[in-house]
Amino acid sequence: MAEATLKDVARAANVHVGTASRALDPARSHLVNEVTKQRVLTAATELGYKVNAMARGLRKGSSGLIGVVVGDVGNPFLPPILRGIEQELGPRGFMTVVAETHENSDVLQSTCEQLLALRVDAIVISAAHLGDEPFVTELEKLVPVVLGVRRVNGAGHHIVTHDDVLGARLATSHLVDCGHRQLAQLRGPLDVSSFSGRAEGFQQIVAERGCEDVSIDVVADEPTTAEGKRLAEQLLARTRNRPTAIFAHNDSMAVGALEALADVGLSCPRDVSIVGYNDAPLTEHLEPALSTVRLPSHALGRRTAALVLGLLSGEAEPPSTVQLQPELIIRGSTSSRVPLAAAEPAGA
Amino acid sequence: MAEATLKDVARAANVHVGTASRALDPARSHLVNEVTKQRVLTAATELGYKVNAMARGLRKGSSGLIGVVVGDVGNPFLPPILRGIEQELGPRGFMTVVAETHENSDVLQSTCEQLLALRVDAIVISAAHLGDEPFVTELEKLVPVVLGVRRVNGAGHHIVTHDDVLGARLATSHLVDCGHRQLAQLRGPLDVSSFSGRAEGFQQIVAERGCEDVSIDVVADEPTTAEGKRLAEQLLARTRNRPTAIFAHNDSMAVGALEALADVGLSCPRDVSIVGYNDAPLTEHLEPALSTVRLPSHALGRRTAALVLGLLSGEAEPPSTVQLQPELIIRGSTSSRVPLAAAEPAGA
DNA sequence: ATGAAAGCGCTAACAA
DNA sequence: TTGTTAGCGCTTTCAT
Repeated sequence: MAEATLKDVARAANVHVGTASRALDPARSHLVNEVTKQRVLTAATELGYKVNAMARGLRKGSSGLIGVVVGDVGNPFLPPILRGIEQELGPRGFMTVVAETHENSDVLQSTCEQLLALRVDAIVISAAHLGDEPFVTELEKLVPVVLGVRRVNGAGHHIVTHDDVLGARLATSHLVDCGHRQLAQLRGPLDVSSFSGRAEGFQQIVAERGCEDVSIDVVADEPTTAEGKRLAEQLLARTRNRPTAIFAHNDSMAVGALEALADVGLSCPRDVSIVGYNDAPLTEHLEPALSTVRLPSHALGRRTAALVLGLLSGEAEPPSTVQLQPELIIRGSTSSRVPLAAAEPAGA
Repeated sequence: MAEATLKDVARAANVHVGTASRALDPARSHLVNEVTKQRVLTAATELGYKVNAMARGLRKGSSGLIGVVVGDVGNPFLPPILRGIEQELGPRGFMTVVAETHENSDVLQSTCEQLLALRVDAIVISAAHLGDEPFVTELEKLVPVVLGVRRVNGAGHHIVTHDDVLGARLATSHLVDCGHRQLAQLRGPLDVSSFSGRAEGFQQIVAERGCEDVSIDVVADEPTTAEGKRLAEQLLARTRNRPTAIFAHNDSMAVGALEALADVGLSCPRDVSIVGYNDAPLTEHLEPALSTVRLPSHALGRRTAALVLGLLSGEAEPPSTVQLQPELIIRGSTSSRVPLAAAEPAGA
């Protein structure tokens, strides 16, 4: 199991380590005689030589590792983002180290410490909560940081996200266009920029279009199906101010709302229309198929990686916010049919 | 951005690096005077000292990194596995490096090379295809390897998986118990042990229970919804030998089958029953809710990590196969109603 | 209990 | 074109 070292290769090729090192590095191999080079390459292959990334990193002062900190790999929008990041970074010789925080700020911090110990060349954080701003600001003094998907408060950061306010506006407008006047939103934790942005977009449209916001004040602790259901149940239990349309901050909660509806014998979209967010797998196969907002996840990953590369290139990148556009996907869970409970006083 | 080194800490604490090193290592800090130790600890904190993992790894000859190679992070059974692995490994001071292969054996190999260059202490592979056996065997000579979820041919490996044959037997038995006699399976790529195991389990039950296997010979190139639909369409287009029950090798294909059914105006489970595999998110919210087989993903991750730890402990672990049990989840997509097309000659 | 020094494997600056 | 050497930051053995 003892790995061959450069010294072994050099000995086998009958050259000195310096030469072997040069021959093996594409960027410098032109400095070495073609014949010698072949000899080294052959020896390396025969010995199964693999450069020791730790030794190299130690010497070069850079590890070639990029840390990626996410909240939860199970989150449906993450895989395409991770893929996008890797697609951009891999060919440049970087490797990504993915770590999860489970939405816990303490874990975020200790994870970043670990990544710092590894001497990652940059850190991508897509697990930020709004309150993590001070920490992020500190971190930025130690290593290039890019915030993916979620922002933190304050300026001066490098951010690649998509427009949550717009996404919510799209979704809510669609609901209003369908003729709904009493709307409610199912909110995710507002200390996450994605959800606070969505909340804002929803409220903007409700105000602009002169509709009524009948949301309950409660915010889901976790934006899960169970929570969405619980919240929706409260909404539906009302005798007045019952919404005819619901905007859920993500698909899981939308599914919960769907369940709550079915439980009390109401139909979607006939009685209540529902829009989700994220376009998670299988949402299009639900009954009814879920109208939702789709993030440009893959592009988001690539842009994030591109920004990392920019920061690493040495040229001073000024703080910036890249904001991609989400897309409304209209499916079966929204319709313009005016529901019974909301019928105007004088029959339509 | 220049990180503090141990030398800096030593200087600040007015001791020599060796002492600083000892003071900072919980395992050796008892060798150092309590007062000195506090002085070092304080200095370290003030300077924001973080050990350089590359330097330490280089010196110690081990990186504290565990490579985890997966096919596709988007695969629904993976997140719980990754979580299980991390839960077991994290507290032991290991960090995991996750890499994707996109089901490509060449990528698997180059990924492992990269991990070897990083000098990971062990590699977990859950992206193996049956044909990767020679490569895995070579790899095992260089680094401890644990195969998670998927096996490869041959003996001598360390494997933690679940019983695909049993899972398929459970699913198929359930279908037969429901009264079905003409069954078909939707196969995933048979060069993956999960799918070949499921294929085998299905065939065993069909034979044991004297049923008819009316599967088509084709195997899905990729086990996706689109492929599942395509395969199911062929099945349903038949005028004779049309199955009354379908066992899909995963939930995606099952959903495809559901779609195909709807497209030709057939109903599930009235006309055709369907069972999937994996219990992916949202499958329980489909219409009908999908009967499926659930892997003990989280436990699988923990056991995998435990085995890694075992291999790392130095005591020679003999090759072994840990096989956890899957669980059949019966929901709405399977029923005992004998479908029209399969009604016995003489009316019920 | 602490200091001194070697060396992990590699790259880069300098010499020849 | 190739050889030589210092040193990246750390742990560890051997002195003291």
